[in-house]
Amino acid sequence: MSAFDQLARPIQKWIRGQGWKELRKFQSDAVHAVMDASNDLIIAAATAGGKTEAAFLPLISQVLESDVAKAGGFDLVYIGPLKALINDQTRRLEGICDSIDLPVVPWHGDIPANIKERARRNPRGLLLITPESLESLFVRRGMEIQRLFGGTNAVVIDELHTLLDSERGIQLRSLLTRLELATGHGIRRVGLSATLGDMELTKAYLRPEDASAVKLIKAEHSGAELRLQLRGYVSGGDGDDGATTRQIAGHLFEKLRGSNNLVFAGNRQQVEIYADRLRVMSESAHLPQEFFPHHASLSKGHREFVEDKLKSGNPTTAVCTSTLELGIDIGDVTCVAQIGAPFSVAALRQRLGRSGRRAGQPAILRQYVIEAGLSSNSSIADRLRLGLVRTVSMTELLLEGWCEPPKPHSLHLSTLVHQILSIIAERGGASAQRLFVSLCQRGPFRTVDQTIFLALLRNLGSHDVALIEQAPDGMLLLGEKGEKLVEHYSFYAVFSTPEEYRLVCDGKEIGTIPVDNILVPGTLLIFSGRRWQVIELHETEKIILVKPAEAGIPPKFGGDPGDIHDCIIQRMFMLYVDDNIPVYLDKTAVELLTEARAQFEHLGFERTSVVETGEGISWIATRQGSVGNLTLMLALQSAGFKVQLHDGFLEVDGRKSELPLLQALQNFAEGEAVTVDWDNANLMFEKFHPYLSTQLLELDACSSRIEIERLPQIANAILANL
DNA sequence: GACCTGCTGCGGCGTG
Repeated sequence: MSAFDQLARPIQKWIRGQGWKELRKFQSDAVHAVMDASNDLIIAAATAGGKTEAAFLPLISQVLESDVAKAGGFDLVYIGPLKALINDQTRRLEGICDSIDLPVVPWHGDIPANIKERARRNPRGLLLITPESLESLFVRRGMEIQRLFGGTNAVVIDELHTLLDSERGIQLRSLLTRLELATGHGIRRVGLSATLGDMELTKAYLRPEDASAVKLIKAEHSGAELRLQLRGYVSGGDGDDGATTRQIAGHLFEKLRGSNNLVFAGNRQQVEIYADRLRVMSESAHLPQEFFPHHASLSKGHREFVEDKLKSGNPTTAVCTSTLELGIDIGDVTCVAQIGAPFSVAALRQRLGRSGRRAGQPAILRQYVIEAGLSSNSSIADRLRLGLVRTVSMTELLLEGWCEPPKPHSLHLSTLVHQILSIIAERGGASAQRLFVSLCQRGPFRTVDQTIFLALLRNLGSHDVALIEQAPDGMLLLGEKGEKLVEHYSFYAVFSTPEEYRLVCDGKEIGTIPVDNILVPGTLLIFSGRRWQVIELHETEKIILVKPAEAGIPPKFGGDPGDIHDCIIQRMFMLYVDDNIPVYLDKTAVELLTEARAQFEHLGFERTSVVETGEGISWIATRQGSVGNLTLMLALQSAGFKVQLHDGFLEVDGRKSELPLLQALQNFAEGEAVTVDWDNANLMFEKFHPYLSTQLLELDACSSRIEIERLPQIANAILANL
């Protein structure tokens, strides 16, 4: 039977109404997979490739044709990582469900309470919900889970790659297990994504206990043409990047004007700088404004204005951060520009997927890299052109179709604390045994063994922490502090957010900035693509009043250090000793790459991994990504060295250490125990870390950011190449 | 050396 014939009548009618001649190959495959068996599925296809329909046309058909007495509740559940995405998908699915008696219910923080209340009283049809809102249902309506989801056929997880091994992804996977435990039956899982690395690992993430049964449906490559350019720029080298910024802005202005584009500028401060330059250029040329900034600190109103403008058909370029990376509907984009080296190939691929979506149109990626002009006392980091070489490395990996796989070893203890509190709240109390089974044996925390789990429970129940307490019968209950935490609405999200000021002009909020910016009345600011002067500060309300001004500098937004995968660094080292010049480099980029290779050889890294670059100062070519590099750095610091991190290299100052560097490396290679100075290692980076003991924090860090057990291997590899 | 994501229940007030 053809895929079309397998679908329910109303769905066939909808397809004809759309004017589709036929289903795409992967959509037909998905229809067969859903209708013929009950396996979990991963549907991998390009952005806007019709994944939503591929999953929902057959799933809705099944709901319509099932004549089994329903257990009640929502028939299908869709999980989306963004409110905007849920709103988009609600509209699309309402189109399909228009003629059939199946409600489509969006459920997130912006949905009015009365709509949620009505859906809760009469749960049926399609529920579209965020992980956090689902969490809130478990915490506040624990006793109703069976009634709400007892008859649910499948859970569809959109943008699966963002909900994979992030803290948020672990939370969602825990909620899915808890859903199955509470309803007493398995619920089919369907993951949708355009950007997945290792498919076997991804399957194991979707269904840990039965990864081999997860079926993969992949769209063939669209075959769209890819146009690629990497432009190199050399700055003054004395810290004045103004001229280079103007050059890049000038090139963007010339090439992007008149069409729709996305410029990923790297961070919020750079977004403000480039948006300001481009606005000034438009104004002095007496041209209508086409360039607008877009990032998370800007007010919702301003962001929606830019998104609407992109959809409107008038030429618009958004200068943005990763806010415009995910699948919300912003219409067709001609070109994607990337300023500076990105942090992951996955993000680069996701960004590139934003352009060339219309048939016959090429995908266009323009990359801009700035390197410092060299002088006799330039640093090794500048000489090696690390930014340019990393960008080339990542572009090569992108072209080969590689992207970062999930990290399966992490313990995720912060999120485990959250889920322990959530289950206790859901059920009004839980035994240690039940928590361990739900979370560590059947749930996603499978790398947490019984010893660690008990240590964690004891820590949470200790006098200082007091999040939980034990009743005389052994049941674990929320302690006073735990209850307070769980009762507040800020509990539902597992990620933390910094404190911020709100910027207000004439009673209207224009956005937020972190509280660690030093601002006094009179300070001039660039923000939201405009210039402002601070009039008043209200410390307690965290409000800053501003008025328009003629000049200013952008605020600092801060951020976490990046996480670079080993494969990217290994490819960088291959590039240093290769002669091949990639065709997508412009003249300056070719010169910079050639220079980098000459310096690599001149410094001696072709022959040895350790080069002495000054009195007591050495550069080690570790050839490691951030995890390996950080591990070796902490070990060297514990031996009295001062260390600085670079991509694939460490800069080591041995003037204050007792041991010679090579002897220290030899000790590491022989497996000598290392006493890391954990107190100075800043181990609290997740929301529930403040409730963990130093020992548990160490364990958590060693499972994700550091790998102490790999130290001998890292040191040996360096010593083998001297 | 970075980015992003999310959020309930209820009390008080104004309006029809």
